[in-house]
Amino acid sequence: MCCMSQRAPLSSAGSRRKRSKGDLTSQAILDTAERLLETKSLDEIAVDELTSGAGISRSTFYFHFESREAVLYALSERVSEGLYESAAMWLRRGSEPPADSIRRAIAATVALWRQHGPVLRAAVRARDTNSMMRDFWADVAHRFIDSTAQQIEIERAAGVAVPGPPNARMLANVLISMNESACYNMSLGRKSAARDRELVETLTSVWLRSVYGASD
Amino acid sequence: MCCMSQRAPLSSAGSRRKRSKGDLTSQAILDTAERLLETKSLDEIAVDELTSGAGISRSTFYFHFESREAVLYALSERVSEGLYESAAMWLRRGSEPPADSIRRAIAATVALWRQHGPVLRAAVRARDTNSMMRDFWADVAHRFIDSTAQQIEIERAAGVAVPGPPNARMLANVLISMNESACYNMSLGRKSAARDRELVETLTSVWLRSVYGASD
DNA sequence: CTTCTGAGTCGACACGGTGTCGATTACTTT
DNA sequence: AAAGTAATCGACACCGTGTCGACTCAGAAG
Repeated sequence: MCCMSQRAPLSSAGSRRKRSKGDLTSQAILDTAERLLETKSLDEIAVDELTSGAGISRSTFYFHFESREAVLYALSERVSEGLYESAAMWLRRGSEPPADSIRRAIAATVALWRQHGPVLRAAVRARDTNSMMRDFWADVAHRFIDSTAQQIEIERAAGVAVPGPPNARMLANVLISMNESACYNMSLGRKSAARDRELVETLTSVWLRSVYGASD
Repeated sequence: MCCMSQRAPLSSAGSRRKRSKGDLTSQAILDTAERLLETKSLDEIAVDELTSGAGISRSTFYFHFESREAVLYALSERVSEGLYESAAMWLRRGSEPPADSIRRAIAATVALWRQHGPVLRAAVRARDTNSMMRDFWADVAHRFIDSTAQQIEIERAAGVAVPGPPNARMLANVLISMNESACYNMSLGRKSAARDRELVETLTSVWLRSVYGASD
């Protein structure tokens, strides 16, 4: 039912030694996948493209991963930690003004999408055909929306944010959706620091006006 | 290069008579496709599912359509007109307050996604693997963003909307992205009039606060 | 009424990708 | 050096695609 990369750890950090050849080829498959995702979608990538890139035969692939999707799952996990970090930036802000912490969090998200756009795009796309990826994103979204909604309610209770409606949870939901789809689209275009900065400013502005009612 | 449903008209309105059998089967394929999209994604649908649903053999499919994607394109065109209508609602508002025209436009969009969610979702998904669909959406997005940005600038010039930054075009872009992805997600869930209404209110609120700075 | 034409249909085929299995080889461990 | 487990491979059966040439059949032309 559940299934993940089936070869549980494949840790790079952690255990000393025991770089047991298998880990090396798993790693090679992952690297090849990440490289290929820069030019093709996941289901345009054939298994033998993954394995020939790693110097092994096609059938050996199935020793390391259950499916193409399992590879994507493993790649996504490498990246998702970064997502959580950037999300945490808004929360637990000190006496810093909201504008700064929100801008920092959004800038971090945009940067992450710039860096791992292909993987994140593939992960998003796989969400509605693959149950493993659906669960993965459901978990990510749950944490994001929960903590954002909670933060909105705190700010409202403190009289800093404008009160509802809209309901805090749904507001959090649409704002996070907005960020995701804006980042998705951004990562499709050619890299441009100026446009990225403008995107960060635009998203920040929408967040500030929607939650606090002010443009800082 | 370009290619569409290859059998150009397949019009239902227009020509009297000449319901030339071929049009009937094309239509049957389209109907079957729309029905199947309610439960599967486009590339999970095999050609013989489409044709057996229409009572013909698999190979006959290729007489009527060039590919599965061409079927989706034909389906999308049936729906896109509705999109344009709802977009036009904000523009050319009379003396009506912005809150009302924006709410009406968003409500129409949400309703359209409720009605044709499966097709629209498939069309969105096909966007980044199929060039025909990419061009189709590029055209839709272009019209939407252009006219929205233009409207924002008009309202700013009139002193009704808060001035930039953010740049009107990019603001339009992220707001429209937000609407699309919110509708996409909404159409995945079970139909609920209450939730739909709440979504409309939330999106409207974000638009109003982002563009006009007020919740009306 | 026949004949011709082309729109519409079909079965057969070659191709390419998937996933599995049993056999084989390469490392470790004692 | 022997034993066992980790990793690899080729072969195979399966499934979906797209193409091709042959067939059918309705309606226009004679």
